[in-house]
Amino acid sequence: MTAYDSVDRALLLALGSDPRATVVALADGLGLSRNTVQARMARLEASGAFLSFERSIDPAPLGFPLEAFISVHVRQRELGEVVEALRGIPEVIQAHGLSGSVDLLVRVVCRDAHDLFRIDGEILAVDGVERTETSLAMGELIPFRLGPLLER
Amino acid sequence: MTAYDSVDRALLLALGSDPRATVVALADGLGLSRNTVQARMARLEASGAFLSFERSIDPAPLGFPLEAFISVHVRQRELGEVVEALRGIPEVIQAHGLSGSVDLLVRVVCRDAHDLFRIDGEILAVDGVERTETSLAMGELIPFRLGPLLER
DNA sequence: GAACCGGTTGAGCATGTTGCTCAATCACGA
DNA sequence: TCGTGATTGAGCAACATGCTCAACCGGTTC
Repeated sequence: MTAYDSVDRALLLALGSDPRATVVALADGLGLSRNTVQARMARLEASGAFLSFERSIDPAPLGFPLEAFISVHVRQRELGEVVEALRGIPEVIQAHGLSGSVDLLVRVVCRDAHDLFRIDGEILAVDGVERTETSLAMGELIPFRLGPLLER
Repeated sequence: MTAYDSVDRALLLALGSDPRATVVALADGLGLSRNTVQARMARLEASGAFLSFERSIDPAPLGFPLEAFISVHVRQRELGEVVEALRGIPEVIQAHGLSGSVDLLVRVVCRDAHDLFRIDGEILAVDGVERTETSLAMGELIPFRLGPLLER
């Protein structure tokens, strides 16, 4: 995956403020030709710059208003199996491997506190999991953003 | 923001596997009329179901191959000011308020380990921040997903 | 300097898509 | 039974797409 150049960044920034913009509109707004924008978009898409669209879908209206981060300590050797098991829990919407004292940072959504308790139990029951620490997310105080980096 | 019904979920699922699908193609694939899909999309968009498109852009090609989670302990009273200050750091791409012993979970991207050290320093220097704990992300072992929840 | 290269540009064209409107239909609960 | 809201199929003008082509520009290489 090659690095973005200034044209790519401008394009991504424009897409950020209007994801449904047509190629023509983008070309217009950026002062580029339609052909160029089309070629760039194709290249960005081919290079995998666009991650899954699910990232841009709000989970709350699905009936999961609560979100939590669960730090999971794992027997190192069994990390692979643990991740596979977590993949089987639908409420697990993301998991990062971490350096340091915590092994996995698992992001879950749930219906309510009771539901969270149940999910935490499911994770604890996974073979290879030693301990978990749950923190309820009280809100996304800084929503995911790339703008400031794209603008440099 | 009202809840998704089964048609919304099917639509979002279809969009997940092909975000650039045209309304016609979606209607075709779901066995709905074009009009219905168009109306649903408009409603979803109006209700804010689509979060910022930036969430679906890969930050790595921007020149920030490393990602880290920084747990930030804050003097409670000054949480608002701290968040405002963090907003001023471009490498901070997301921050959640947390219940429990940690106050903020800050997600940052950086160029290398040295860069991470610098950013951590910037966060520590913010008035109201008491302590930070940095964990380097070793990979997104379960990429963000809503599929399993949408399919239920 | 000459030849080459990738990226960009403007043009053109057939085909498909959008945004919009309308009347008809359907399922639902009041 | 009536009313309501969602859905449907149809139609239409305006527009966007995917594609191709020749031309051009700034580099690099020989």
